[in-house]
Amino acid sequence: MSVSLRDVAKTAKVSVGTVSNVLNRPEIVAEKTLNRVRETIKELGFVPNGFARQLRFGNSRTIGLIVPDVSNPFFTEVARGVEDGANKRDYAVFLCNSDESVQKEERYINVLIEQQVRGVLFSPSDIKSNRMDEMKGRGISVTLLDQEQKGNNHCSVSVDDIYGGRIAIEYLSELGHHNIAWVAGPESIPQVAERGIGVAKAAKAGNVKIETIRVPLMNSAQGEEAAKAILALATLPTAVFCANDLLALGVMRGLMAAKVKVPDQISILGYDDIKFASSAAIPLSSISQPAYQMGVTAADLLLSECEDGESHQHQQIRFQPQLVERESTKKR
Amino acid sequence: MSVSLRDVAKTAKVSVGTVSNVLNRPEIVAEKTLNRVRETIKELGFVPNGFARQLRFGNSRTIGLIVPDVSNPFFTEVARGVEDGANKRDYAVFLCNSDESVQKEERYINVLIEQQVRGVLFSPSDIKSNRMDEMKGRGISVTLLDQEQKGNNHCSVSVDDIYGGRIAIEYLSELGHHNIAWVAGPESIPQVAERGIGVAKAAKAGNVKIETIRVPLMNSAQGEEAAKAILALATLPTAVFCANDLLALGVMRGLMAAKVKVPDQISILGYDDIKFASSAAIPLSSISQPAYQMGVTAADLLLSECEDGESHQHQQIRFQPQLVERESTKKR
DNA sequence: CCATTTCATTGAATCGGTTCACTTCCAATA
DNA sequence: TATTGGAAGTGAACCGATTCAATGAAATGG
Repeated sequence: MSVSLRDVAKTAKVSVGTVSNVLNRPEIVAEKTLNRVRETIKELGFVPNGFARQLRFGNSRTIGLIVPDVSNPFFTEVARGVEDGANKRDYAVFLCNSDESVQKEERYINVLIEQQVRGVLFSPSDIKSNRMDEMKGRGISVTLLDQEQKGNNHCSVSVDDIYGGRIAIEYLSELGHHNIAWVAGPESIPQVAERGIGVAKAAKAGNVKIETIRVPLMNSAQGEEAAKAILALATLPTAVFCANDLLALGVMRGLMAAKVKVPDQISILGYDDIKFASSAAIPLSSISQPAYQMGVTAADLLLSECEDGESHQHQQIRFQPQLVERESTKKR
Repeated sequence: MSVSLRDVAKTAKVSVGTVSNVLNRPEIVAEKTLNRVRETIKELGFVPNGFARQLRFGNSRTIGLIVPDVSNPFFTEVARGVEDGANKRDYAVFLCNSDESVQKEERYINVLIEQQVRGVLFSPSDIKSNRMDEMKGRGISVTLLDQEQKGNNHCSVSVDDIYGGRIAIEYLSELGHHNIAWVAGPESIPQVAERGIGVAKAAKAGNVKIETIRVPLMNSAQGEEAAKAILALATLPTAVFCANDLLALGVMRGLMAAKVKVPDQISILGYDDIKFASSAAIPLSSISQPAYQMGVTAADLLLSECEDGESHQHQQIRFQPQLVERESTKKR
């Protein structure tokens, strides 16, 4: 069915080695032979079989990207960054969506090992360092994404969420808010926990009173629930800081439904700065993470590791989140 | 470095053929041997090398998915569907983001050919049937996504956008709206053009007056521009139908900023029913496309084609969009 | 004119999983 | 006891590109 290197060799009356050389080291082949072989290749429409090459080399030009949820705009942006970063170096990306299920995660890791990817960018829903070390042992480099690596076995690209929580409260405090509701997701999510630490720190330093409202999931429906909880508080806060933008959008809707004026009566601040933050009813102020840039950086880091080999030094890169001021926050 | 089938064979003191049989036809292996080999596999952490198998078979267990924009929630949902559909049959998916650039599209097609994917799901920004036929010639099946295939060379999965446009206007008309603004994207996008045809048809049948407002891009910023244009109309329409939800969200914001009450003064209807439609300031009514289901179906169709071979009959599947009523539309 | 170097080309071995013709072995039947 | 049958297991050959030691041929030098 498909034309093999051997067919080309036979037709051009040279050895298989020569054809291979024409493809990979044309400078060592005599010009006359070179032209003849090249013509034959074109004539027969020969395209080298990637498997055979990769079987020989033991590795491919693909990487895997495992994220907990592609439908979260934050990860979509990260994925775009990874893709562009990988493309620049001529690598292709397998995008795997773990849906926060450890089982799916496991399955994908197996697929990626089977596909002999060169490396994996991993944003684990649960820290499974055993699988990570296993991949390492199989010669597959791993870079942690959106989670800092404590040891020094892998590279990592993450965001300083403690800092993010801190600047959020500092900003609101500067606007004159001293009674703030903190709508937090599950403590088990490391990012949430860190943001909480930043919140607590800044609150202590700035003499701000924090009322924590914890919700089990970080979507907008839970945000509406949180709004009810806020309205039921003994003293109404003048500002709300949410663990992500989806929550913030829900809170906004909940408060507006209860005729609370945003931001006049209550300011709302989100986290992630997703695309839709700016197209909310009241454009949402948010703590922005450089999602795209993180993706590019992670791909770069991973592929450097793949290509440097032994000499590679693991790096932990932390990005600083940034405040993006829109219309949902206001001076008191 | 990595454990091969031969290593397993040696450790378990059986032949390579037996190990292969344990993996692929366990029913012909004696139970005692089966258990021993399986234990050894687990012990050594053996994972078969996909290349070698694929080299032998001549094809892989991967498919490609080329979409114009992963950050569009519609395509994200489609991608999830494709992923799940492919996983069910034990295939992995290469997700490629063409960013509506023909050049990137070409590059990705080359990568997919080199990776010897089994098939490709393609949502082209421009109809490039030559590349599609080329893939076909190389033994790679192609299924068109979100675009109907006119000939009968490939399968396709799409949505009846004419119908979608029609039911949108019919619904608004039933609510008592007879003066409607139609906020359309570029006519060059086939989906937009078809929705427009449906709009025109329904308008004629229902004696509805349509004011078309055309914008160059389909995002929320352009929606705000459209809102200005609507407010500048000689007679204010009582409803607005937008070519997608991002536009609708922008229009909503623009109108609300101008103190227009939604839906009391003007109803707004979107298209796509993206996740964020329900978390808008006023939850957005929208024409819903079964994005996830489309993805699953497309994957199924493609993989049937791959596995049936000669006997395969090309199919053109059209989904019917559906109205989702929320709070942004109201009886007049 | 022979020795040595340079340059071009060759083809068998290799990567690892699958296949299949072949061998063993044991029990059942004649 | 001899024959047959079937189940279980074996291992060389294969897929196709790459590599490298070996070979051959031409060019250079003494």
